[in-house]
Amino acid sequence: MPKIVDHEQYRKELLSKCFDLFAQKGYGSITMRQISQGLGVSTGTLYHYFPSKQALFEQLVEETCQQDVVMALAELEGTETLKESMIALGRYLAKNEDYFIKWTYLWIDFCQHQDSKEIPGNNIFKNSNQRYRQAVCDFFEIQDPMLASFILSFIDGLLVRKLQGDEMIDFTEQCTLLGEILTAYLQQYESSKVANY
Amino acid sequence: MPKIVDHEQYRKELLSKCFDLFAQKGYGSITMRQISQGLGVSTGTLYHYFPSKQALFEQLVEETCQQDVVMALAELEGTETLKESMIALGRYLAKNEDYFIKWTYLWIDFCQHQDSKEIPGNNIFKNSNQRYRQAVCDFFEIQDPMLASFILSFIDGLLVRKLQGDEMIDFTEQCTLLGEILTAYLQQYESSKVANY
Amino acid sequence: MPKIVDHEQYRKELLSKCFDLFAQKGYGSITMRQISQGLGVSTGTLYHYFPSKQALFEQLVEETCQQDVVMALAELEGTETLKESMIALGRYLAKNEDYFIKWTYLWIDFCQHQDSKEIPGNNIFKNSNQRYRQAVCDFFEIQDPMLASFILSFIDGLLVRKLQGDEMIDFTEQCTLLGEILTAYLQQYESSKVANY
Amino acid sequence: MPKIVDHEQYRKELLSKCFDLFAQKGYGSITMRQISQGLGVSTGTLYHYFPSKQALFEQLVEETCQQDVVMALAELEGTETLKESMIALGRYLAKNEDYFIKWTYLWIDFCQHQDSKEIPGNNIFKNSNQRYRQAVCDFFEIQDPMLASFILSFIDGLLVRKLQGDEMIDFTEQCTLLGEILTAYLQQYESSKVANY
DNA sequence: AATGAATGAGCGTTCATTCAT
DNA sequence: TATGAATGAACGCTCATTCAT
Repeated sequence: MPKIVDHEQYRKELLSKCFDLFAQKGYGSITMRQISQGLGVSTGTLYHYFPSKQALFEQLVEETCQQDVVMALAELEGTETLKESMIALGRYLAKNEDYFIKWTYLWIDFCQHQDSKEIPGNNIFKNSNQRYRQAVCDFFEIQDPMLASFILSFIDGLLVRKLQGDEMIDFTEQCTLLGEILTAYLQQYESSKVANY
Repeated sequence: MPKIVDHEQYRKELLSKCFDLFAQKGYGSITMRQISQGLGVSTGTLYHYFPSKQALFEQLVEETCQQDVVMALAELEGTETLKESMIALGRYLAKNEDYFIKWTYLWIDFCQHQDSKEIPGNNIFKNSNQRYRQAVCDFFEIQDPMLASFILSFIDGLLVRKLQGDEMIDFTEQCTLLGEILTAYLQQYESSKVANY
Repeated sequence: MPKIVDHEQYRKELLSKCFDLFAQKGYGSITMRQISQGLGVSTGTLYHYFPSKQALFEQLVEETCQQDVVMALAELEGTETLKESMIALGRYLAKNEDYFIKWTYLWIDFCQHQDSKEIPGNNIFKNSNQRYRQAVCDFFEIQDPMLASFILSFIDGLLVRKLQGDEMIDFTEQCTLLGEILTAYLQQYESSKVANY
Repeated sequence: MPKIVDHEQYRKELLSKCFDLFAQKGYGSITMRQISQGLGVSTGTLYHYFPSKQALFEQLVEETCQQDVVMALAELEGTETLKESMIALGRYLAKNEDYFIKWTYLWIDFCQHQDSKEIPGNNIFKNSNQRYRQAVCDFFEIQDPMLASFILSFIDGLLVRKLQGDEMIDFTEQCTLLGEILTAYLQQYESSKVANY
């Protein structure tokens, strides 16, 4: 086998150590020198594996997003009702609060260093958004994409408010509330459907 | 006698022209030189009126936040039910989509240039958050602070997802959905209360 | 009388408040704005009375130097022998240590903001140096200008070393030592003269 | 393999060219850009070798101080009596007058750009002061630290007065005088000791 | 493949001085 | 006489990227 295998493997190894480095200082604030040092390689080597800071981060997004979804679904499986699922989600968010806030922070930080017109066209972002949306649909057994957007927006909103220093946000509490609200809504929706027939 | 300039008035004049300048490039990316040029003054003059970039932005936050709430409440008044109010909010958000996304973008961008420990202690932010929360409570006639947090988070979440390039978000649609969901929830809550008596 | 009297008087009033302002931050570090604020006038007014920062300081040097000599001679009078005089000087330096160090600091700071070629040609400095030298000759009853230079250099040296952070310098101790040393020298000199005859 | 540059060696090379650059304008007045240009490198490169202007200067102090002491002792060796030593010192100072004045000038200039509380705690300064003091003790065969302080203060004083534009200072003359004075003092001291037995 | 020296435009901020009022 | 708004070049320092080795 050619060396390309080692090259790919080493790239992934480096990538896996990058999350914490980015998380410590943010996308915009950490320098390529600092990343190099954190990885124990030279800047030249870093550029050998990743053509730019932006590309490095985009690869990190893809990798992290995949792992996120897999791990979340693995840990959350086994709930039965929507309410239970939401409570489980709330606990999961609360448990990994630091991680998710950092991740949101990083993601937005990155967006703010791009031309805002280019963001919607970015395939990495499209893919990652799609993956998260699919995971929500699967886990909550929802078909309506609008409802999935609703839930995703709400989760992002919680994270952003916390990030902005709103100390009144409590993930478990808020997700439980979302569970109750959605359950009430869906029950009514169901019964109205029945009533119509 | 000094040059005939009302310091305070001129400061506010400059401030009012700053929003668009910040919005064009973001807090972190725009430079004080660019702001000066945009305002048609020298950097020295800019620093004569605002002691630092951070202070300039904080003053902008305060000013903008006040105006936001006043204008929104003025435009949205006259709705009767929660559903109607939410639909009105959705339309209002959609109509001023660009503005609100930029505002969210700016706010977060600024947060990311601060020490994250200092954000919750920042009085400007505390005040502004409190003002928005109060406006939500007033407009939707809500007393439960958890529910206010729920709505605020959801709105922020919509804006953030849009900001991150999620093209499936439609403000009117999502707010209408929120109206229906909340109405269903509150009705059930009311009837359960009645049932208890 | 014309207004020129008030002008002169006001100038001296301002000048008298300047020493502390300069001493607080140094010649190079304090700004004309800060001086204005400290004096309670506008920068424009300050420039009305003093054509430049340099000129302001030079006038301060002249004024301060005169007062210094008068006050020192007044306080130190009444000693009889050289030894006594030196001990008195040491005490006087130690008592006003902060003041003298600041004054030395200011003087050198100013020199360092001038072209070094222009310093020896500066009349203010020539005059002030001459005044200090004369005071030394008067107080210690010395005629030899070389000896006056010796004493002045030594005093300046003590102040500079202290300024540079040498903590082993003790003004009283060192001046007492200088008194003993000079007495020994002058006695020997006297006796050698006698011996020659 | 990196570019063939011995980091340490090149750093010292750059450092050795820095003295004259600093001496030309003073610590506070010369800019890092000017230093870069004088060295023939970019500002980025300069910062690659020295983390800050202050650090650059401190390294220069250390290097220069070491060389100073070694060279002075080498050139001055071979004197027998204190008088001879002082005359030799005076000649040495006069010969290198410009250099020593600049060096004193630089040192003080640097002190004035530091927080005055931090100067005594600065290890570079402590070490350098200690080195000079030791050299004085060694060369003049003095044990009494007070006497070493006396001589150091006097030398510094000569340099400062010259720096301040006092044209009556003559290094050779003054050092010769110091030699005579100290000899007289020490002889008297010796004879008084003898008298006590 | 791997290194790290080198670049230079650009950052936020400062300040002695000027001048219209 | 007195004001203080206005200037703009220059400060120390940063950092994504390049490239000779």
